[in-house]
Amino acid sequence: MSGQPIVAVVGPTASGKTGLGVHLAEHFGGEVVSADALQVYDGLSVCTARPTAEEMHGVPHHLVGFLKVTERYSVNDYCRDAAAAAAGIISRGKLPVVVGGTGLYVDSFLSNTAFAEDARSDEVRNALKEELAAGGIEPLFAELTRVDPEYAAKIHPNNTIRVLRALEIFRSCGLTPTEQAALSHRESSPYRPLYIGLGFRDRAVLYGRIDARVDGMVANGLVREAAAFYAASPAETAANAIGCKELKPYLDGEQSLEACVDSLKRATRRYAKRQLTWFRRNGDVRWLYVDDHGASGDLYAAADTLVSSFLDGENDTL
RNA sequence: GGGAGAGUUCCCGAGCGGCCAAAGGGGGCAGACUGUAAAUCUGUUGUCAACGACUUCAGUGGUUCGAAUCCACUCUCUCCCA
Repeated sequence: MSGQPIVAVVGPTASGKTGLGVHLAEHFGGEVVSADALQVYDGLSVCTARPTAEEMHGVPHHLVGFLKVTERYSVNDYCRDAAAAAAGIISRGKLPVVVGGTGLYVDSFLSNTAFAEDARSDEVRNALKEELAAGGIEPLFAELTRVDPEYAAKIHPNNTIRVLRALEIFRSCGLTPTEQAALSHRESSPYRPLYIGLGFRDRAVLYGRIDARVDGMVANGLVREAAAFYAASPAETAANAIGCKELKPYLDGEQSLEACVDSLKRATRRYAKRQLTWFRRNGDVRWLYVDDHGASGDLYAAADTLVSSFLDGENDTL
């Protein structure tokens, strides 16, 4: 039990992470570090449900809306930026509160994953794409099996993105994905995290909140935001934003707004489900069930209890 | 009132005598996950005491060794002429 205490609020979209994160930061003297792959972008405030100044209650928020949509971003960038943000917060004597739904980002940061700097290459990636277009996935998967049988056994040949990425790592830095993964955890994490997960006993309750949130986004100018987004020719990472992609057919005059909003709700529900799958497998998450708590004050009180005893435990070890 | 056609599993939609619990897609559910991760991929999806059994393809009744598939009537819907 050592390391910097950090509180991480995780859970599916529309579960109330933002509100809880701000509350904990206020209550325990903290600052929020967002862990959200799309909230990093400026110009996506509606579709990413970025906290408004009002919702922030004056609590500083880091890694939110600081990047142009034309810029590419990745876990590697996130780990670097989050570490810097956390260091700043700690130096101010405050508690970092990581709030976000991007499981890969949260876990990679908190476990101090180190990514090799030279394992990314547009040149190699483009070459791989050309090979894929010319010969299909089979020869590429065969190559991966030759180079790194252990990793190849873990991924499905249909998962083109992963196959290409694995070969990209190998061709650009000479390390196999298995080797690179081993190297990434040579240094233990400087953090001691408390994971608080927001869950729902009744999935329908979550889905109801998602539908309501999407309707609210549309009322708050989502269509205008999406139009401006596409006009700015976004980078491929930003273009993944749920809320813009689904509105594209409407913007292009191919589908009714109503049909697009339906598919947007569906996409959001599916995303929430994947988030749950991710966080559920993390045995360290202390789950608080939103539908167990009638009034939200009750939920916040339960979270306060968790954080208090977590921080007390820290003092005991000092 | 006359004519043409359609009703399939949660939805759309194939099937047109046996190889059909029924293609395919969607949705749901479960899962994977180290650089696109709000992405990408996998499995599963009638019921059960479940390597077998049982109930399904609008309803009822037939034909047949055997029907979602053929026949008759009934109900519902779409379209065309009135």
